[in-house]
Amino acid sequence: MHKGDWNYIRNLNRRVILEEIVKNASLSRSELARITGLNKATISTQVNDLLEQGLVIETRTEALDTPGRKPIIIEMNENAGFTVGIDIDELSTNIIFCDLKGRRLHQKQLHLDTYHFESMLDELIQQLQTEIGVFQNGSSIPPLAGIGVGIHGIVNNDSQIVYTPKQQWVDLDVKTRLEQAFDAPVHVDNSANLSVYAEHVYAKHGSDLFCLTLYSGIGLGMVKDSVIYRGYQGFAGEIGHMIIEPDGKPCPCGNHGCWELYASNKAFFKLLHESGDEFHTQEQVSKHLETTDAEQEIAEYIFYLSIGVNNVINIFNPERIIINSPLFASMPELLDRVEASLQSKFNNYDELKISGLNEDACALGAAALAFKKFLGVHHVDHSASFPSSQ
Amino acid sequence: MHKGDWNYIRNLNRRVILEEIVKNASLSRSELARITGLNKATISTQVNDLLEQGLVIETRTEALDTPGRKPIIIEMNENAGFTVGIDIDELSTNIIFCDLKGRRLHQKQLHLDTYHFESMLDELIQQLQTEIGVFQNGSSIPPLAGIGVGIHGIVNNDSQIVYTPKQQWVDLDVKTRLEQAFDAPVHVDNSANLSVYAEHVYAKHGSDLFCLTLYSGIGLGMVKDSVIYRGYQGFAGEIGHMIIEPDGKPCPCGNHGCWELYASNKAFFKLLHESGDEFHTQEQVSKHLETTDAEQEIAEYIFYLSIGVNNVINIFNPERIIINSPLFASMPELLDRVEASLQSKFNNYDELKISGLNEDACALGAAALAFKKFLGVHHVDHSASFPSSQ
DNA sequence: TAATAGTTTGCATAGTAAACAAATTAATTA
DNA sequence: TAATTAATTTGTTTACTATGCAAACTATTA
Repeated sequence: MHKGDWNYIRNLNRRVILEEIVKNASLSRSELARITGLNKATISTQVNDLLEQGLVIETRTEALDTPGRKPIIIEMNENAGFTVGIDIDELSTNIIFCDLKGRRLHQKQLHLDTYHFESMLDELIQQLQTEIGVFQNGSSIPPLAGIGVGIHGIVNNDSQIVYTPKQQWVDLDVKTRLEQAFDAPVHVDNSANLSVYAEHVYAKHGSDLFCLTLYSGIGLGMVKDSVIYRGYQGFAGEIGHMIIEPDGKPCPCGNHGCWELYASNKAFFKLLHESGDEFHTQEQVSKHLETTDAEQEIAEYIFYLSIGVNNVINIFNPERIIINSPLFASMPELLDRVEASLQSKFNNYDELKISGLNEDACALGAAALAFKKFLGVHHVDHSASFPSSQ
Repeated sequence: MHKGDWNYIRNLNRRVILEEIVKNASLSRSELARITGLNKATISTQVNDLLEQGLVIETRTEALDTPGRKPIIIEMNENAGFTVGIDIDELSTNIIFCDLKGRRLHQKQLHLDTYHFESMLDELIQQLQTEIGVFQNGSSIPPLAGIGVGIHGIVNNDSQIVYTPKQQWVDLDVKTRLEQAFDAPVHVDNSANLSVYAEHVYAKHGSDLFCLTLYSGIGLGMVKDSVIYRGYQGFAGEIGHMIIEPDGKPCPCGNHGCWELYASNKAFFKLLHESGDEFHTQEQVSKHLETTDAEQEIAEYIFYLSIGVNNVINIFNPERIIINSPLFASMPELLDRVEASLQSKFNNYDELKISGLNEDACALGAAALAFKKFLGVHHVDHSASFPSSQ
C-alpha cells in the first residue's frame, strides 16, 4: 500500500481519464466529467496536459440536434505510437502491429528455427526491423510505443524466460536484447496469460475471465479485476499438469495422468491416430470428420475435457470461461456437449464460450500489454474496436 | 477505479498508518513517519485524529539507552472495542472473542441443533448475549466492534447463505438477524475463506497463501495480496468436488470421483472403517494408529491427497500452502510423505506446512474479518500476537 | 552539547464550486 | 423572412480549500 500525496492523486485521476478515453472511442470533456465524477475544471487541466504530451487529440463533431454548444471530441492520437505483439511458438512466430486504439494495423507470420535461441533472436530482430521500416515508411511517425512477447513456457515476474518444454529453453533473456535493438520497452509473459488478456481487452469487461488454450498442451490464463494472475513466481496456470487420471498415461513432467495427455488438441490428434489415421493440421482433421464418424474418439475427448473444465469451475467459480482451441473453432457444436457434461450441483459459472481470437490471441494480448504499460493505465478496454485486419 | 480527491488521499494515509499501528505492537510517531514515508507533520495530524476518535492511545516507554527525547508510543486502544468470531458447524459452534490487538480474550463452544435454522439462531443470539454480558461485566466498555460468522457452505458476496450441504440450508440470512440483535456490523463468509484469512492474519505476510481444510469435506481458501478470493458469486473454493478419479466413487454433487471422497478426513475414517474398525473422533484414530499398523490405508490416503495438492500447486504456483487437518495435526510426520509425492517438474511452491490454528482457524478468521471491516483497513497483520488463550 | 521526538508555520498543489464565456438550437417577434 | 431573445450545453477562469511537505522550532534526554 502506497502513501498518498498530491502526485499520487494526480496520476490516479490521469489514469482514470485515460482509461475512459481508451474505452469510449469519442468523448467530450463534459462527458468525461460526468463519467468520472471529477470536476469539469479538473478534466480540463488534465486533458490539456494530455494534449500537450500529444497522447490525445481534439476533433470536431457532426452537428447534433440538441441545443447548446457542440462538444469538442477527445480521442487517442494515433500518431503518438504503435505497439507490436509477438507470439514466439515452436514452429511459427506471429507478429501483430496495433495502433493506440487497439486496431490491428499489420500482421506477419515468421518461420524461425526456435531451437537455436540466439540465431532465432537475431533473425527475429532483423525481420522485425524490416517490418517496422516498411510500416513507418521512412519517417519515425508513429513511434514504437512498446513490444509485448508471448512465450510458450514459464516466464517469471521479471520478464525472464525460466523454462520452455518444447525448445528446452532455460533461463533466457529476450527482454534486454529486444530493448537494446528497438529502444522501446519490452514485456514478456506466458502465452496463456497473454491470450486471456487479449480476450479480456477485446471483450466486454466482467469481474473475472478464464481462458483455456488447447493446442499441443493446455494452458489456463486468469484475469481478475483486470489483473493477470501470475502466481508466486509466475508459474501459475500449469493446469495441463493437473492429474485427472491416477496411474494414467506417463507424462514428461514426472507424474501420471496429467490432463493435457487427454484433453489437449494434440491428445485428440493422437486419439484419432490410434484409431488408424494420422493428421498434422486442424484442416485435415476437420475434413476427415466431415466424412468419417469418430463418435467414440470425440466422446472420449469430451469426457476428459469436461472433467478438467468441471474442476476449473469448482475451484474458481468463474464468471466466464473461454475455450481457445482449433478443434472447437472448427466444430463449435462440441461446446454443447461439454456443457451437458458439467453435472455437478456446484458447477457455477455464467458463460462458457469459444474464443473469437484463436491463434492471434497471444500476439494481440502481447500488444495490449505493451499498450497498457505505455499509457500507464490499469485497465484496457478495447471492446469497441474488434481487432479485425481492417 | 475511483477518482482521487483530498478525502480519498486522507483516508488512504489514515489506512496506511493504522495498518502499521496494528502490525507493530508499539510505534512512535517518528517511526511511523520513517516506515510509511509520510511527513512527520502528516503523521502528527493523522495520529491526533485517531487519538481523538479513541482508536489509539499514547503510552510511555521504558528508558532507552540512546540520547534524545523518548518517543511516545502509539498503540491500539483495547477499550475501543472487541470482535466476535463465530464458526457455525453442524455439531458445534465455536465462539471466540478477540481484542483490537488480535489477542484471544474468551472462547466458548456451543452445541446447537443446527438443523432448525430459526431455533438455532434464537439460541445462538441468546447464548451470545449472555457471553457478551459476562465479558463486559455490566458496563459496555469495550463496545462490540463487529461480528464475523463462518458458514460451512456457500455464502455469496452479500453475506447471504446460499447453500450448506450438511444442514441443507438454502438462501438464509444470518447477517440481518444478528445485526438487529447486537447492533453491530456482521460479516458472513465461507469457513474455508475465513480459515485461510486467519492463517494470513496470524502468520508472516507473503504475497499469497492457500489453505486446505480437510475435515468432513475439503475446502480451499485463497488469499492474494491480503484479499480473499471469492469467485464470481462467492462460490470459489469448492475444490472438494474436483474430479481426480474418472468414473470413481459417486458423489452427492452428481459427479463421480470427487477429491473429497478420497482425501478428506472423513474419507480416511471410512478407509479405516472398511478395514474393520470404526472411529468417530480423531483421538480414537490417533490411539488406534499408535498400536496398529495401517500402512496400506495411509498410503492410499496420501496418494490421493497428494494428487489434489499437486493440482493446486500446478494451477496456482502458491507461495505457501497450509494444511488444516486433524489427522495432520496429530501426525505431522505425514507431511513429508505428501511432499515426497509431489514429483512433477512444474511443482513450484515455497512452503507446505501444517496449520497451527486447527479447529479455531475459522472463528479467528471471522473475528479478524470483523476487525478489518471495523478499522476500514485493507491489510491486517497480527503475526506479532499469536492468538493463544492468554 | 548532541541527538532524537514531536509541533508549528508557511507554502505548494491539485481538486472544487461557482461564475463566466462561448457556441449552438429553438422560440418569439418585427 | 430575418432579427432577436431565451435556453441549453460546453468549456474556462477565478477564488477557495484541504492536505501533504519542508523547514524551523520546541521539548526531552543521555
